[in-house]
Amino acid sequence: MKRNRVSIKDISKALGLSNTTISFILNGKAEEMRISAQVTERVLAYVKEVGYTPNYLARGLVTGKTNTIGFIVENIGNPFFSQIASLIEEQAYKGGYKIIYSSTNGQSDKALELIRMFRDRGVDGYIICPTEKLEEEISQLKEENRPVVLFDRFLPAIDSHYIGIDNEQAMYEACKHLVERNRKNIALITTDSRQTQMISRLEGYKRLIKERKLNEYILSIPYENRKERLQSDFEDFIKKYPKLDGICFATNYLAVGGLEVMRNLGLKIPSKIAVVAFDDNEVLRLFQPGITAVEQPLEEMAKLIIDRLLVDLKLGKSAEKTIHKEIPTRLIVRESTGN
Amino acid sequence: MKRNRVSIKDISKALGLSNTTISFILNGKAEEMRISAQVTERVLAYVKEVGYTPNYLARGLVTGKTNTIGFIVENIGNPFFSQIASLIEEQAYKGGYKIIYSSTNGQSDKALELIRMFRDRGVDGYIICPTEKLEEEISQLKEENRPVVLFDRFLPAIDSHYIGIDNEQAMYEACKHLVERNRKNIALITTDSRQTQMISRLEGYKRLIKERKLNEYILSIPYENRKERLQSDFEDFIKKYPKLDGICFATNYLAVGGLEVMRNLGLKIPSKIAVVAFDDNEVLRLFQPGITAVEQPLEEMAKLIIDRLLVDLKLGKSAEKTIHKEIPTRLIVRESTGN
DNA sequence: CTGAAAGCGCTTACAG
DNA sequence: CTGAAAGCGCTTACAG
Repeated sequence: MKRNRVSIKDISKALGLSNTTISFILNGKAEEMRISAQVTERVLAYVKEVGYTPNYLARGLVTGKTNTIGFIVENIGNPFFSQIASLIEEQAYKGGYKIIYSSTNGQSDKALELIRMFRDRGVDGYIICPTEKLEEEISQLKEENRPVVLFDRFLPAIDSHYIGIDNEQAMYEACKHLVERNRKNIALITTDSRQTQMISRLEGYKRLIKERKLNEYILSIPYENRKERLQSDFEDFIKKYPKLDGICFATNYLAVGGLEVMRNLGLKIPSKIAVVAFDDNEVLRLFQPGITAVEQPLEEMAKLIIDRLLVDLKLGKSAEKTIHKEIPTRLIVRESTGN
Repeated sequence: MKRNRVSIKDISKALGLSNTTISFILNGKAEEMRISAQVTERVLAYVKEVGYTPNYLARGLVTGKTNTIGFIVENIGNPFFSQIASLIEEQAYKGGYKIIYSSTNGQSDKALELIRMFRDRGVDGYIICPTEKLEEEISQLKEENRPVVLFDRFLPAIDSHYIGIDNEQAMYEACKHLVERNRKNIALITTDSRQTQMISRLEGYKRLIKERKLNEYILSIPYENRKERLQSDFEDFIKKYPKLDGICFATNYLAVGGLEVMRNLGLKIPSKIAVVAFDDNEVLRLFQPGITAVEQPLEEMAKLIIDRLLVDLKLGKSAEKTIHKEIPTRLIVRESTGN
């Protein structure tokens, strides 16, 4: 299987040099080690000729580095995650790193298992969209000086790097936009999750409602069976509150499912109910009418995440000061909020 | 960094046994090697106590196995790829394998680089959505007995496993559906790509057109600058052929972009032009009117891909007989093709 | 300027 | 039933 692969030993034997010399040259330490230009040249030429490539496993065993980043998302099938994955991959690639990814589907036990698996495989750093109950494991990573960046949501109990958006403000502005479009009875459709990003969005909604002295209408859909529950619970909710004239969906799949329900009910958007969604995507853009949405700056997030991780990776450990960055979002106004 | 990790050596020392014994027990070979139940128990208990986990790098170096599968897609940000990725990951996970993925963005040089990088990292098998010019590299993998499964498209010049859909028939039926809805002037919007799946779709279209003695209208959009080109070229195309009453989009992003253009032009679907898209997704389902689409059986594909790969992985090489499987698709009829 | 040697953490013939 | 030893392919003090 790998017998045909050339190793450093083969090269040193063929050229009558030592492994050390070959290794130094291969790692660009020729000058530093003051190896003669001729030798260097001869080795490089031979390496090229036989098409040698290093065995990263062996290198990793010695150096403890694999140039791999473990990337843990909730579900790679969700467009938010797949798009940011695509951008992160691109950025990581530029920095010489590869990505191993896996999805937790929101389950803590799966997440825990993944972190451990990644560790056993010697990934150099972690990008994690955390589930609940990961505090201990992530603290441990930090203690072991393994760089970690959380994104999308964070764990309040522990001090670690976090890149996300300003969820509270984003939702506040989304709802404010509805008020400005003369909506008085604004509902928030959210999940029952205790994740920080969802809580912040809820708070943004509440702040606006309180500030404007409006009535609060909140529907919380359990993550389990979310598809069916969204159908039934949301329909009941709408029927229960016929006065509703504005709706904010707190995350992408709620908007997609909710819009379908609204269409089936024959609710006119925006004349009867104005709609704002969180997390822009093609569905919202092409929906008729186009749906006003909070856009997350994916590219910027991806860049910040990788930059932060690369710095720590170079340091060989997490920076003393953890960063906690909440990027502002942009509200893309479309027809669903009238004019 | 890893000093604090327990190794087999630590265990054998602590327990007064040899590395061999520990290794055998850890690898479930205790019975086979007739190691006493007491010793086994003692070791297992200790391993649990200290929380030992094996170093996969070291294991990989010796065994040549890493339990990792390299997954090469065109672009993980494309919903087709992200969804199948999600399913493949799930299936692979069940079989004890992890996925490393990366995107080629359709570039052969990137694809080549990725395959080599994966090889250097010792992945056990490959799932590849190939670009052009990969024949040599993939043949080489096969020679080295590294299992490979191609998907979505294949390379006619080489004999390797392939899982895909029956593109020719799928497109034939999509167009036939338009004919049955009394459309006479049916266009195909496709890409200039020479990829097998696109060629087959083109052939399916041509077969139908020929069979029904209709006029051929084909617009081919270059992959480069596809967004802009779709806008301009498609608009010109529609204006040039005012008689068009049916359109087939040959792949997902063409449909999404094309529908937007059609909307901006105020073209009525389906009264003026009926539309069929290839590769179903939420955008098509929620578009107004709902867009009739060819659905790819993603779950089935994912399962076939992984099953095939796991068999070969167990064999330690590609099976003698390569399989070339084209799964039938399903046409989901919605309002965009009238009734 | 270059090399001999130890060691990363594991597996596996071989030996008893 | 269990162990000593070699080896996977690399890096890196240490020595000269």
